[in-house]
Amino acid sequence: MTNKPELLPGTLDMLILKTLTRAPLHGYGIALSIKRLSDDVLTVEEGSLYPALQRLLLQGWVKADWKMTETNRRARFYTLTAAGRRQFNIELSRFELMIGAIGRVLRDAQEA
Amino acid sequence: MTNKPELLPGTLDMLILKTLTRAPLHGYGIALSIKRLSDDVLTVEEGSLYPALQRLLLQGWVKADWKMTETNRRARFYTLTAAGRRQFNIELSRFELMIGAIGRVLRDAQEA
DNA sequence: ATCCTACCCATAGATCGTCTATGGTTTGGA
DNA sequence: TCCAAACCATAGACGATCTATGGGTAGGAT
Repeated sequence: MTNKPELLPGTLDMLILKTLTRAPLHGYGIALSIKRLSDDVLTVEEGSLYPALQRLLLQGWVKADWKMTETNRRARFYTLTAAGRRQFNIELSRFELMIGAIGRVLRDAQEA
Repeated sequence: MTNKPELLPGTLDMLILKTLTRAPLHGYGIALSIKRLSDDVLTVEEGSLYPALQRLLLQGWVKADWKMTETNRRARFYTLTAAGRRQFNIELSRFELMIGAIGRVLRDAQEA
């Protein structure tokens, strides 16, 4: 029933790239990081996350290596590439442009 | 090629409802209003707009009447219903919650 | 007269991104 | 021995937007 999306569509790639600007991380960790930083408002479902990571890999924006985690498990660590960093900046600019524009529409006062 | 969306997906209904909180308006006028207030950043394609208006009608969030415009043309004027006003507030709250959450992820400083 | 542009409505089909649902493995603690 | 948490991944459904079309009318310009 109460079926609200857990994300704003179109922002997932940006959020993942942003997360990876801090340090390489595996999928599960990326999802956790976004969830925690957003105070549980944003939830990245696994069915959204892994396809997104595949897209980013294909585009060459991240690369992946299997390593061991601190909890002693095998996991794919994703690392941002130079192109990925550029892409993040592009998506961030675009997002801010959009948000600003939406804000102007929402705040629009009654004019004469 | 350079194929960027003209909107943030998921925000169109909110923008339409917001536009109608000011006064009843026809489809063409709604699109123009959003475009102008956003300084041409947001462009509502007709193929997005009219299906959206149908959705809003079906949900009972707007109603429509054929009238003459100031430019002497027949047009369907959409009016916000009480339920539509409530829906706008819901969508606005949700949007602001999301934006705040995304902002926290984006602004996140490197912690120890 | 005729043409052109701005004003208006609407739908079908493609596309894209996210969600639901599913299925699997491994570690470590109860 | 069992279970939860930590991990990966895909298929298919779904929803929203875009592209591409197709129409129609008023009014000014040529």
